Amino acid sequence: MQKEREQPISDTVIKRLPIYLRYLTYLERMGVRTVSSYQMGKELGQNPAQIRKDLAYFGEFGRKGIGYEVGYLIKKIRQILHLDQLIPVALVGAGHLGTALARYNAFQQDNMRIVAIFDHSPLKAGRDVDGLKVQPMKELKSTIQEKDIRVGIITVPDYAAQEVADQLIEAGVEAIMNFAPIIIHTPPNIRVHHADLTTELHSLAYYLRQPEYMVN
Amino acid sequence: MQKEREQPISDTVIKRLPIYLRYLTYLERMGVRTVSSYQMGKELGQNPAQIRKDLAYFGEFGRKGIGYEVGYLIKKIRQILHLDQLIPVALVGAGHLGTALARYNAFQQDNMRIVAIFDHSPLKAGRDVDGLKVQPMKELKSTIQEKDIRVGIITVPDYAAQEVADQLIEAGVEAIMNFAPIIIHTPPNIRVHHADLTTELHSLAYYLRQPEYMVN
DNA sequence: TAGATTGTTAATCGATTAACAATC
DNA sequence: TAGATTGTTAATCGATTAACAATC
Repeated sequence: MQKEREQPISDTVIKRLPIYLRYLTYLERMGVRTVSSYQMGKELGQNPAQIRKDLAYFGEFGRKGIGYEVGYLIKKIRQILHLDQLIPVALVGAGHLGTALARYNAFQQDNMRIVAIFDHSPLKAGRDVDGLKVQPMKELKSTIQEKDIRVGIITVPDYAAQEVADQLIEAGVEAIMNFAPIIIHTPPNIRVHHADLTTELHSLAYYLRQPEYMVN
Repeated sequence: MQKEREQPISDTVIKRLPIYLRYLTYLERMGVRTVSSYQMGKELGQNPAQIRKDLAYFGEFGRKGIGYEVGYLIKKIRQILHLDQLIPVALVGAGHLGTALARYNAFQQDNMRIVAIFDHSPLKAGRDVDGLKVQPMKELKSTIQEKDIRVGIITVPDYAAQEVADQLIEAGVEAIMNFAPIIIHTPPNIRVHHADLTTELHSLAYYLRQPEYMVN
């Protein structure tokens, strides 16, 4: 399914694959059978050569003169990302953002699914979020092991995030998606992606045109 | 406040500034007066030379042999990012995620503040979200102009996102933070950041170790 | 066939890091 | 002073893009 990997494929490449996948899924829904790197690039704002190169790391998926067969490419990218199997996910922090993600999740029919929700607060434990009972933190380890959960999502406040990460790792997760506004530290074999809503918003401000009276 | 800019500063640099700012704010709260690029790099997982270089694009903020004065550097980065002035923000889409962001917003005491919330659905119009009345879409343009809103946040479903972006731009916003799982297209003078929760999560799956029986 | 489009190499571009003189 | 640490240049590394033979 993948070329023998002498050298690991860069994270920049991996992060683009789900974007391709999403567009391809849209095309499939529209009944489109075939797509060129040029068309994909135009829609996604990317250089066609880059798209071809990204895909070529994993095999020869296209046909010269024709392009890529949409259904086949979807299948291949799913395999590469391991999205061809169900991936059970735990969410920690049943606040507004956590709840939003859990509910959002229900509408997505991809293979990453939140199957357990935890919260520190006794007030929240037992509450139902989208068909899942919020569990107390003390059940975290046992549930993660029973349900074979390998990915954790952190939506707790910043001061609690590192401790939660430690617990998730101790329980056996291999990858963490962190929404808390803090950089968490983990052993090198654990993969962490930071989804930093506030810093993204703050960097936007830089690009605002200054009102006249502000410029000197 | 900024060097004469012959060439624009790269987006990679700009996106790191809010991360520095956040850590510095934390240090200030802890009562720390001075910090070195080495210490910042260690905490944020970055090369100290990179941090020094990033800051040096905008001026000489440090002192040789000493490091950076925390309070002063905070002030400078805020100026660079235009966070020294209040930036009014509009949010479109009062669903779970939008509501979460609006509420989150209230707890943050930075200078980007959501001052208007819009939703397409008549069912949601008039509802109170964290002290703000949800307004119907037909009031979008007038409110944005009255309140001098220059940044928009999109938290509507994918199929509605492009249309909402068009309306925001037509009303006069200069920058958009898009949470809808779709790439939106805008004129070159409009800045768009995509916060792609699902694709980030999907790329995580790639790094999961394969169970033995899956490997061939 | 002629036109289209891939996979891939080479060229370019940009970002990161090492190194060090300047200096607190 | 001696040690620490900046600002900055040069070296390195990695990512993007252009170009084109292969081929459907």
